Amino acid sequence: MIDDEIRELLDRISSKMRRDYSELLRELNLHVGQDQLLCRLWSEEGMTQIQLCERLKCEPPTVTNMVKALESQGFVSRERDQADGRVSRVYLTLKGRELHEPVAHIWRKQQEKLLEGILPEERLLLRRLMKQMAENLS
Amino acid sequence: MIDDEIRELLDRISSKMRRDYSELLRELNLHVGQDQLLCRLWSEEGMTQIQLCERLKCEPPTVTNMVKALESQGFVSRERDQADGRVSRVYLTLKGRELHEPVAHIWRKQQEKLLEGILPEERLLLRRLMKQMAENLS
DNA sequence: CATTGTTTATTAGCAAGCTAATTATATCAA
DNA sequence: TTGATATAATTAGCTTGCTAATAAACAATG
Repeated sequence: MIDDEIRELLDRISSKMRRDYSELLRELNLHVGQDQLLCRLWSEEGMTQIQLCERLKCEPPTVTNMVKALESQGFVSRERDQADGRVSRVYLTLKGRELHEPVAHIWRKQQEKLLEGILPEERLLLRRLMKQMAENLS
Repeated sequence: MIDDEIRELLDRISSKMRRDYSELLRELNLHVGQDQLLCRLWSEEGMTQIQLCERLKCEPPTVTNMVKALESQGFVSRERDQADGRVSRVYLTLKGRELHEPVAHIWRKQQEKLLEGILPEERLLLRRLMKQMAENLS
C-alpha cells in the first residue's frame, strides 16, 4: 500500500516537474529535454552523439532529432570528426552558450519550489533514499 | 548541491522507471501510460474523457489519442452519452478487464525492485517527503 | 427563438522518445 | 586486398504528450 503510493507519487511528481519545465523553457525557445543535452555540452563541448546518448541515457535517434532541432534553432553546430568519418561532434554556438545562465536559473527556481519546507537533514536522507532507488533500477 | 542532485536523481529514476514499464507492458500490447488510463477504468467504468483528463492530469487530445489506440486494440469501447451528445463515455471490454491482473503484477514487481533495501520506517518517511514535494508543485 | 457563450471532443501539427531497418565508415581477418 | 563484421548516425514510423484551432452540442440570455 505504502509502496504503491510511493510509485504513484513518483509518477505525479515527475510528470508535473516535466510540465513545469516545459512551460518555463518555452520562454527560452527550448523544449523539455533539450536543456539536458545543452547541459552536457556546457561541461564538455565537442561530444559525439554516442557520448550524448550515454550521458542522457537515451537512444541514438533521440539524440539525432534533438541535435537537429537545436541546430536549426542555432544553439549548436555539428562537425564531422577528422579522424573518424562516422562520428559527428556537437559544438555550442554563442547563442547556445548564452542559454546557460537562464536555464540554470530555471533549475534553481524549480528545485527550491520542489524542496520547500523540507529540512536540510531530511534532504540528506531523501538524497540517500533516492540514490538507493536509482541504483535498484539500474 | 544536494538539491541539484535530488532533481537529477528524480529525473533519472522516473525516466528509468518509464523505460522499464514500457518494456514490460509491451508484452501485453500496451504502451506506457495506457496502463494508467485502464487503471482508472478498472476502478470506475464509463468515465467521460474529461474525467479521464482530470484523473490522469493530462490534456484532452492526449486522452482522445490514447482511447483511440486502446479502442483499436480492443481494450475499450466508446459510447455517446444519452443525455449529453457532447460527451463520450469509455467502457472496458472483456479483453481490457482481463489486463488488470497482469498489469498489477508488473506494478508490484517494479515497486519491489524500486524499494529494495529500503526499510519500512524509511518508506514511511520517503512517502511523507514525496507527498510534500507533490504538494509543493501543485 | 435566435444569438452568444460554454463545454466536450477532435483534428492538425509539433517534439521527445522509442524500435527496426538502413547507410556509411572503420576495422579486422583471411 | 578483399570480405566480413562492428560501430556511428540516420531514416521511417509509431505513441505519448503538448498547443492551437475547430466542430459540435448544450446553456443562457436577450
